[in-house]
Amino acid sequence: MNKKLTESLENYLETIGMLVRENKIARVKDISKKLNVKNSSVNIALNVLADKGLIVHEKYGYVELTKEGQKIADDIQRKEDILLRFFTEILGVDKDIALKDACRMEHTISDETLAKLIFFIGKVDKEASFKKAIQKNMKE
Amino acid sequence: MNKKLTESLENYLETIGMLVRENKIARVKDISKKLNVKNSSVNIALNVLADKGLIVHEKYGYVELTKEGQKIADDIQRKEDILLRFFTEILGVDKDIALKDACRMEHTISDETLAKLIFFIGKVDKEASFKKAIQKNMKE
DNA sequence: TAAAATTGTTATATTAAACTAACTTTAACA
DNA sequence: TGTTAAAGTTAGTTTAATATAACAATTTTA
Repeated sequence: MNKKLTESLENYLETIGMLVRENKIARVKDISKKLNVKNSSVNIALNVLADKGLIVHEKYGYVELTKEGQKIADDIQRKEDILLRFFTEILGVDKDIALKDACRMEHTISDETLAKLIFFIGKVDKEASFKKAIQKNMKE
Repeated sequence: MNKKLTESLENYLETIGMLVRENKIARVKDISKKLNVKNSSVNIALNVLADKGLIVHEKYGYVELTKEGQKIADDIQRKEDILLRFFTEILGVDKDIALKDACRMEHTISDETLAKLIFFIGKVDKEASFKKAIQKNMKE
């Protein structure tokens, strides 16, 4: 039924999700600005996403996520968040670089690896001694 | 001078590097088999890589990496190795899945994040107490 | 509220990466 | 050593993602 989306389409969905969260609405212009592409490119992508039942887009109107589209957008956002936290909080990578990496890797990390990463971060949060061991060893 | 390669071209270079390491030589057929593409696709990619000065390929002959091509191939292989080690040794991800993830992420990880990951793994290797903390917390 | 500016759409082109099909070269071997 | 099989190449097609340019709709504002 739902074949895997391309990285590009995932990015469109994620961006629409972000815009709706931030501004309540998402317009073609907002999407093109966020993704650094032209309106015409956005339009084509929106048609594809609409065909797949992941968004609703009335001509000249706002863009909305369907329930299924929202689920995918949330899923990608969650992957980005986990990767970002790992890079910044555990590895100590600079925020901007970490975000760029997360934004690319969020499309390729497997569910299994993601689950392990979540487990890892969760442990660091919960176990003070573990957190300390990381802080001690990762400093400088 | 050397613009960033596409993921596809990086994969061709990496594969050629692997084949030369394993078999001394790399042929079109070997490459197409490893990458699950057709010979014709390999040929096109080889022409592009040759144009960029990253390989040498005489018609109907073997494929060889130039010094520059070898450097890039090694670089990608190194990224894969680090990611694979992190996924398997630290996170405890299944080998096959870890390898698939590494093979995709090796094209997107930044030098900065890679460096931090190398530092992290190095510390785990060197510091017995750190290694123990991870083993203890990541078990089950 | 009409003209101008902005936003959105459509048609068409380009680039990258793959494919199939047809053809050529090289290698194997009978 | 001449056929056949395997490997390699070329030409042309497809798909995805972008772009530009021309046009249409909507919004702003004088």
